[in-house]
Amino acid sequence: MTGQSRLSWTDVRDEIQARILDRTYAPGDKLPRDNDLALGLGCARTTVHRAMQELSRIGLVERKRKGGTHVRTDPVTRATFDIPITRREVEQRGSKYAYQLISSAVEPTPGSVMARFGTPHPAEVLHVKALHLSDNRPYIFEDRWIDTTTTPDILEVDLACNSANEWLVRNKPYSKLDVRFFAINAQGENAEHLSVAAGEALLVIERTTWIGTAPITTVRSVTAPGYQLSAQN
Amino acid sequence: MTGQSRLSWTDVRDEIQARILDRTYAPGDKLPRDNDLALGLGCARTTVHRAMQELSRIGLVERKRKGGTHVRTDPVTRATFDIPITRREVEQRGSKYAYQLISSAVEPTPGSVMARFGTPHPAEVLHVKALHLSDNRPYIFEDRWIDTTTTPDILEVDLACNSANEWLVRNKPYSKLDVRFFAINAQGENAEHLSVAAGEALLVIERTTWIGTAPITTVRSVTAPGYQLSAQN
DNA sequence: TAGTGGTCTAGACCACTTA
DNA sequence: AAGTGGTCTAGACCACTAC
Repeated sequence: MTGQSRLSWTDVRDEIQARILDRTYAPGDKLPRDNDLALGLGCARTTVHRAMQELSRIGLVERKRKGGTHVRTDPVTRATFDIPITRREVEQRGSKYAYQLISSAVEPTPGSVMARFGTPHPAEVLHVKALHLSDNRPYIFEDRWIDTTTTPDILEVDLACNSANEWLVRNKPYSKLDVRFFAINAQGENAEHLSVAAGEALLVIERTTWIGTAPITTVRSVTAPGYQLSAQN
Repeated sequence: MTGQSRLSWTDVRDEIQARILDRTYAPGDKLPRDNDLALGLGCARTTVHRAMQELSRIGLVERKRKGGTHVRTDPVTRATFDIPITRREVEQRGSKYAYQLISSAVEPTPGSVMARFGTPHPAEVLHVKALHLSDNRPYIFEDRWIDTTTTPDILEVDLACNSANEWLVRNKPYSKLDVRFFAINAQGENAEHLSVAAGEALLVIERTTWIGTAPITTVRSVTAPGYQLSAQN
């Protein structure tokens, strides 16, 4: 931003991306070798490499040793979503956040949860249902299962005051994550807790986390009508 | 994989991530300086830096000049979704893909589309409706608007044979993307084309792309019941 | 087997930011 | 003002793979 004399790798990334966008390098084309690009741009090969690494990660180009770098012909649309802690999400919009524990009980693991965890072994799990509110209106109904083998501490937590969501996020880092989005029709407890008519279309976010191969928690967050998830890249 | 003697930056990344997961470095903790870590691990500072850059990108740590590196206390759940070309998605599942053009016409830009594009200027747009099928069953109903100022070539394309989706992906790289997910109740043409009962909950993927600030296309993809989007990290 | 990307190192200097 | 991350460079060697 201050008129550097040297090119940073982000500059190089942007320059090459620009050339791809304006078709200087068209889809399928082979790009010059890193070395030649570096020469042409007046920087070190390392710098070009770092830029290329990024373009490759994004999916714009494909790199192969000896094969060189090619502009991808069928770029996938890749979008990164941040799923924040619900309290934050609400508060950042300037709304008032509230949380209600609905139920909490240790139960044997149902088959559906075992399937999500991907473990054949039934374990003791804590089943927690809770409601997140925004400006006193139902916002997200959360149906969560927590593996008490992996996370025995959760049994000591007063879930009436602390959302399991937040406690886990702060205390149980995970190494593997699975996220799914889909739509369901409101019915039964979903409709009841979210105070919507049965049949209403609701977006569901289902998340499961593991540490190593050991399951931590799986949660189904049923959002209020109108809820959107968005990402900008 | 071949028992290198030297540490690669991915090794360093994994090592530090492991330390964070096992609480050697707990949330909120300050990590050693890059230099010290490098010394301890027996590699160059550059290598540690590259690893840290990645952990920072993922959202596991936060770095500040002079402030040092800290383990984030409230990690966001971050998931990257690849939204493939529909044909690919279907074929990769081993199903038969088919495509039907429903309508295609140049129309003045409706307000809703201008809002999505974020442009105050009405432009000429091509309005395309199409249906993607998987094993002869409706899969995705796509309602698309293409800016003919940015993309005049689209008018020459035979959309009865080629899906606008694919043509655009192959021929119109974008520099900016907006993606939204939400749920709607099937009704009207959505219900009709997808052959579902009115009221059924459907997942909608809405995508808008720009090149620079110029809009290219915006598309609302209404998916068949049961459709899921998933990501694993 | 030669060419190309992948990575490391060591040293240097810059830029931000907090103490 | 000093400390810490951010980045560049130049050179070296490695590893994969297309030719």
